[in-house]
Amino acid sequence: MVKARHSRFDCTPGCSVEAAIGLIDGKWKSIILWHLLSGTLRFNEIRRHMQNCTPRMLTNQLREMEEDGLITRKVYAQVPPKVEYSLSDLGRTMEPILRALKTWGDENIGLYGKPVGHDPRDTA
Amino acid sequence: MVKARHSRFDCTPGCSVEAAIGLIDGKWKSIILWHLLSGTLRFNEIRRHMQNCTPRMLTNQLREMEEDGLITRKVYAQVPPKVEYSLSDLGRTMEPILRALKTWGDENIGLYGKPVGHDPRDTA
DNA sequence: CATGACAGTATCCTTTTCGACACTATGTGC
DNA sequence: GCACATAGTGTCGAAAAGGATACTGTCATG
Repeated sequence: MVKARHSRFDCTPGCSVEAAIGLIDGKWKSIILWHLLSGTLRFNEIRRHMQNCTPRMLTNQLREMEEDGLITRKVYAQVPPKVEYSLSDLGRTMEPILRALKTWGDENIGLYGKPVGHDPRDTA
Repeated sequence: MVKARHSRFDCTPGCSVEAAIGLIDGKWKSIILWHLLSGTLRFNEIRRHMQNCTPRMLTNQLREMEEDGLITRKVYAQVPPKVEYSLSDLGRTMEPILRALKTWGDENIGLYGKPVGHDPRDTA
């Protein structure tokens, strides 16, 4: 999340857009949510989906999303530990956003993270 | 934007989601885009919509989005200067995303930037 | 002559985010 | 008795993002 953006969100009609984004930016959140759309996952299962995310970061992002009520965390009192993450009802309501992002990305983003037509290969 | 996230986006199916977000995070981008949906705006018109955005930040965000091809910048050789910003065709394709975010935000975000049901007034 | 509007720049500084790396506890399998 | 898997935590430091403030040049207006 890019800092606290506003303390209140009644300023202008655009603010709820920003507020919504505020919950899903952060370097890994959108990806985590995306993967959780397909079902419950354990901590290390998520890690394996995102090879270069350190456990510290993953914990961070998961905790923040849990606080925001987007995901739920279920701990099994076992050894070795087992913790399952899944979308909450609220989290599931984000599906349209995630899908819109995915669709747009698939259509408009090249393999290098820039919109097509602005492909760095052109100048590199 | 939260740093360069990946250099390539063919890693996992979730990456295009992240790539798409990468283009619209940054503290003011989503709001700017939202306002531009209603039509072309001049620099200071945008500023007036976002009272606590410094000119430096605004220039920053506008330049980045211009580089990403989301908006176009039209300079009129006049004095006093006149510069108009508007959505590019690519930018306009983001409308579904922006609307999804707006809808979700309106339905789920309280006045304090947290999802409803997690309202800080409960504890404050 | 001073002021204001316009669209920015320049410089400095603080805050936030992210990454590397090491480390925890416990039970199972070898 | 050693390593491995699980789900993390702790500390440190670098990099990036963002904020505050002052400044630019030109023309029109008062």
